[in-house]
This record gives sequence, structure tokens and C-alpha cells, in this order.
Amino acid sequence: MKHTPVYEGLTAIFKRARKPQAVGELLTALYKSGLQPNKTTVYRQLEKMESEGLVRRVNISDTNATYEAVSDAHHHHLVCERCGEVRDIVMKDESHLLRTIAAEGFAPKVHKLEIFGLCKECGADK
Amino acid sequence: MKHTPVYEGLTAIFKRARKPQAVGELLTALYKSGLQPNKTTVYRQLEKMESEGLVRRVNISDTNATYEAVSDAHHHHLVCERCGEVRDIVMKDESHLLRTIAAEGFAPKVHKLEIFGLCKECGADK
DNA sequence: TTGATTGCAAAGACTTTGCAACCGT
DNA sequence: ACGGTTGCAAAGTCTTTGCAATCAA
Repeated sequence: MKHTPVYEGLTAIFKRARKPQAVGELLTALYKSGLQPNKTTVYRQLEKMESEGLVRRVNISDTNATYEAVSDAHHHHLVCERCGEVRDIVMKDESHLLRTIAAEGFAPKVHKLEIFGLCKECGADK
Repeated sequence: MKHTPVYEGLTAIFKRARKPQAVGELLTALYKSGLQPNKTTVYRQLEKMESEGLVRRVNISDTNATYEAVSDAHHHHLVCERCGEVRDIVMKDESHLLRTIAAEGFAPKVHKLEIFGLCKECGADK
């Protein structure tokens, strides 16, 4: 694989990102880091990084492709509907979930769980 | 609320649908039932039905808005990546999930769980 | 009658594709 | 040199909006 500026820029951004990144956010972040790649290039790099297993697409937005680093431990997302904060949450035990699925004869590969609601701060000052 | 043909057509389709419906599928189904509404009308009716709490949007596709009837019991989706089949699955006990979330101080409103993998048939003939 | 609904065309947003130029190895 | 990468423009999809005409209550 080639080490191009955009590739390394994206890798660095994902490394320090504390929440999933939309394509537009990634583009902005790249500009801030001194690169000005074309939007097309970002799409193509993300496609490449996804096929390499470095990032995965997440379902927190209906309208914008959003990615996060795969290196993170398996987790899900708490999405605040008011302030937009996205926090990772680790389920302590998913065996019950997996057992239920297995009973259906279904072979799960990936599952995506997103919880929408109000975060601690937004739920408090209401 | 008005009882228009498209509205009633959509209601009937959702009633007999065994899986979430993409906008395109809904449009096709409407045509088959003798209606030929404009695509715009379908989008607008879905928007209205969602605000009325009759349907909800689901996350099984990254590119197409997909809806299901709200009347269904709370459940999640098993999505076969090979044949595209979508089956509902009811989790017997979600209290563990809810307890974990509560520990974060987060007030959940809705959560969406989609499991992608191979259904019984597609997993077998491989 | 009156406000909601509809169709059509146009605009909008996001994403993908084609192709020539460019860059890293 | 060679294959992957990039930028630009164009095309493609899905979705939304404006507006006048139409329809249901």
C-alpha cells in the first residue's frame, strides 16, 4: 500500500477522533492539517481503507456517510439527539444477544447498535 | 387527517409487508395496486406518517430511506448480506442493555439494532 | 369553501465515474 | 517505467422544494 499524504492524514485523524467522522468532517479536518484534497479523493481513500479493514461505516446518520476506526474495541453508540454528541458504549455481555440470533439459524457477521436519546448534560438542563 | 388513495395504499402495503420497505419498493407496490403517484407524493406521505407515529425509519440500507410500520412489536433486524432477506427478531430480554445505558446517565429514546450476516438458507448452500 | 394533497419541474445534497495528469516505488 | 493516486468535471441517485392545480372534508 502506498503512503500518500491523504492516506496518512486520514489515519491520523481517525486516531485522535473521539467519535465517528462524516466525510465532510474528514475533509475539513484534512484542510486544517494542511492538506487540500479533492472530495473525490477522500471518498476513494475511505473505500480503500474500508476494504483493508481499517475503518468501518456506522449508521448514526441517515444522510451522510460516517466512518470510524476499526482498531477500536467492539462497541456501540449513544447518540444525543439534542447536542449531537456520540459516545461509545461497550456492552459487558453480548452472549444473550448472540444466543438469540443463533436460535434463528442466522450466522451473524457484524451487528450495529445505535441508541438515540439525551445525554447526561442535555437530559439534565431541561 | 385525510383519507387519500396514496395514504390508504401505503397503509395497506405496510400492513401486509413482512419486511421494511424502501421508498422505491413502496412506489412499485403502489403502482401494482393500481395507483401511480409521483415519487414526491410518496416521500411526503411517508414524512407525514412518520410524524404521526405510524411508521419509522430503519437503518438497514446506507443509500435508501427504508420504513416499517410502527404497530409491530419492538424488534430488530437480521439482514442477510447474500439474498437480502430481512427478518424481524425479538430480543427476549433487553434489561441488560438498558441497565448498561442507564449507567452512562444517558436517557434512551429509541435504539436500533441491525445484524448483518447469512440467513439459514444462504449459510447452508455454501 | 378551505386547507391539505398532488404533480411536475427544478434544485439540492451526497456519491460515483471517466479520464488525463501525476507521483511514489 | 509502472501501477496506484489525484483532480476536475460530469453524471448518477436519492431527496427536497416551489408553485399552481386539484381534491377531500
